[in-house]
Amino acid sequence: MTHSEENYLKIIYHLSQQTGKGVSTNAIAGVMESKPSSVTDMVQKLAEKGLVNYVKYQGVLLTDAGTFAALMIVRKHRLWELFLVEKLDFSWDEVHDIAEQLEHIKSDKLINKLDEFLGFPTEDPHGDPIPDANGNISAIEKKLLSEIALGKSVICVGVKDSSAPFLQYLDKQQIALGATLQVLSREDFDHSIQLKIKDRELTVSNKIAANLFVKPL
Amino acid sequence: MTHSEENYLKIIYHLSQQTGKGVSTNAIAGVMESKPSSVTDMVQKLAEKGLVNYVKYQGVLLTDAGTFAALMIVRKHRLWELFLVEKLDFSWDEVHDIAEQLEHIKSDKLINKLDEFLGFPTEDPHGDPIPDANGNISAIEKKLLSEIALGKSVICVGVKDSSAPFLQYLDKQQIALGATLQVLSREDFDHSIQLKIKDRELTVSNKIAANLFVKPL
DNA sequence: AATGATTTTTAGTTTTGCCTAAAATTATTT
DNA sequence: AAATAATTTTAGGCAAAACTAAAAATCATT
Repeated sequence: MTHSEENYLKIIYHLSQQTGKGVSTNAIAGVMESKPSSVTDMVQKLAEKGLVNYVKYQGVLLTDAGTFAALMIVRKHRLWELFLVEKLDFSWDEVHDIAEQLEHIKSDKLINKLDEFLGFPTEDPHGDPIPDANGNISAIEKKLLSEIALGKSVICVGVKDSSAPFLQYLDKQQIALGATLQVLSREDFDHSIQLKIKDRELTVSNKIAANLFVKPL
Repeated sequence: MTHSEENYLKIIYHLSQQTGKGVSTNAIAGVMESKPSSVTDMVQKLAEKGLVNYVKYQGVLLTDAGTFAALMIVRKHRLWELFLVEKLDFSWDEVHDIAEQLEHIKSDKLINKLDEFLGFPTEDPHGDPIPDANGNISAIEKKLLSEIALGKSVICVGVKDSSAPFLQYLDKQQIALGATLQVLSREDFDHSIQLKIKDRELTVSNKIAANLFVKPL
């Protein structure tokens, strides 16, 4: 499987997780920063290889084989991200681009040894679950902070957007995974939220709250 | 710089180290397992980029820029090999192919953090020197076992051939880097060598002796 | 120095992955 | 339901990196 094919599978996996249905060539092209016509080419190739089901004009879905391949790429990406943070002392906003490269290294033995070296972790630095060697992935219970009722206390368990600016904002506000938050009030006008974190009060915009995963206490 | 360009630079570097002069397209094609005509194409491209000096029909040599680029690739290859052996518990005959992939990961920060994580090592698992971040590489004093005079004692410091079969042979005979060997005698007919290692006597062929680097005690 | 053998380059092709432009299909709106 | 808009596919092309076959240059040998 080529580098490029792997990227397509990974993106189709993520997009179909989000929407739950067939993925459009347009959507793929958007994420890949390429053109829909290029996507059509590749998708036809993946269909010939039995990695996706594809009906003209109706989007793509991964087959079982395609899903497994995608999960193995996600596994590699997330294990490498954790390695970078845990062992090489990177911060969580720096690891994505490097893991995008490392995820294409081909060696089952390597990734399984890395898994062992890291102590068979179940989550990456952004709180996303790490598939095991058989492709099993555990979905943890999580809601967006923006959906939490007033007064409730929650624990930060992940981020929806893992772009560097958002992660750096969280660092600046000392909102780390595992931190406890209490929702104090919500502004009707802009849906911003006042919350308490470590005896500190903080107001965050709806956009922030809609990108932070939390777990009820 | 592409994956392929990096491979060419690395191979040109190794070949010119061995021979000391201009590298022929044929020699490069041999190592790359490709055709001389393909090499000509790439070499012309590298010359345009200022990475090699190339005169038709007269072979290639790296420029300063090309040498530095090659050294950075060698650095990455050897640091990753050491990582695999030291941290992930690979044996020295398993790491080459994986390091061939890892050496193309592009991130200065990654390789420098890895260097630090490994304690700024100076040699890889095969005894080859690791260039530092500035491209400095220390040549250690070493001779081939086949060139050692009778009676002398030496320490194993590296291998010339680092193919899996040779490394596995050394493992089987318990000849590891750092081991002390004494040359007892040499057979005139086939230049095989009798040696003493850890109170054990052992006969090795000339081919073995000509691929094992040692340092006089 | 000439001839034959070897090496190297050139020229033209293939494959992969992308592109643009145009055609076809599907979706939306009046 | 027709017209318009948006999406998606097809067709044709390009650049990278490889190839084959043929031409050119160099080397080796007499």
